[in-house]
Amino acid sequence: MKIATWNVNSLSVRLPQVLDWLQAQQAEGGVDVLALQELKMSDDKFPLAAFNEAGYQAQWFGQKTYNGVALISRHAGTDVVKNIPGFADEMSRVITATYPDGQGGSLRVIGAYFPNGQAPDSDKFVYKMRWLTALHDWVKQEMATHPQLILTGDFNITFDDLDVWDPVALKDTIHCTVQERTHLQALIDLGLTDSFRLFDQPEKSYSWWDYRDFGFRRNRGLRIDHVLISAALKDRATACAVDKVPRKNERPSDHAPVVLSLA
DNA sequence: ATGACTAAACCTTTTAGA
Repeated sequence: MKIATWNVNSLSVRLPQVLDWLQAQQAEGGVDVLALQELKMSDDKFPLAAFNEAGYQAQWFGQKTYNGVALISRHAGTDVVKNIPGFADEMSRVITATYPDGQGGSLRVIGAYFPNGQAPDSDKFVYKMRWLTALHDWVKQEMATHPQLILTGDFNITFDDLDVWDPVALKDTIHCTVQERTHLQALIDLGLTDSFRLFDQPEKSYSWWDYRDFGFRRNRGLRIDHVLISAALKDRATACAVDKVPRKNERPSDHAPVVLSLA
């Protein structure tokens, strides 16, 4: 089965591309769960009918103009939770649901749009740090009851220099600071694995490229979209890859999908 | 160049993204 994440930067604009992409994946077995970020639409605008017609179920948590997340799936998600319980937040950033794991068990999927943080000296960075602490507690709680768990989405954090097109110029800038990476490591320390690095990857693999200055053509990007898996899923992982094809579309999102394959 | 490009809204200008 396949689990994917994609920051679409407006689902209104990108809906045809998402449907096309899901259709294209059918040739290789199809995507079971697709986590979307930056819907940029209120709940009443969510295009449920279009996904249903394509054969998919959906759970969503929208917000006008900014943020917004969804889980698109073959089977209906259950035990849906929106945002982080106990953490008051104006923004719609997290959606969690349970799915069949294809082997008679269940798979808990947390789809998240991590705060950008803007700059290390900004109020938004302070919020990012608070949000990361709250997320850590939520993931820890969920892992206690769901051995097969996936934390995926737009993390807005790079792991290390390998994830950065110019690590010297971008040292200590947003997405690359020690503080952000310490929080990311804390999530790993809960018992999660960066599935992407379980496999050989092309050099300079990224999941986001700036729209400006031919960022994609020059491969000036960052790897900030991740699929983290719990220990119970590690042996089932057979591949993880960035799919750069949709980034070559006309009017693309600035992010590309990342796809995890499980046996 | 606190720029470049894209999207949304309070829309010919600002805010945010990363």
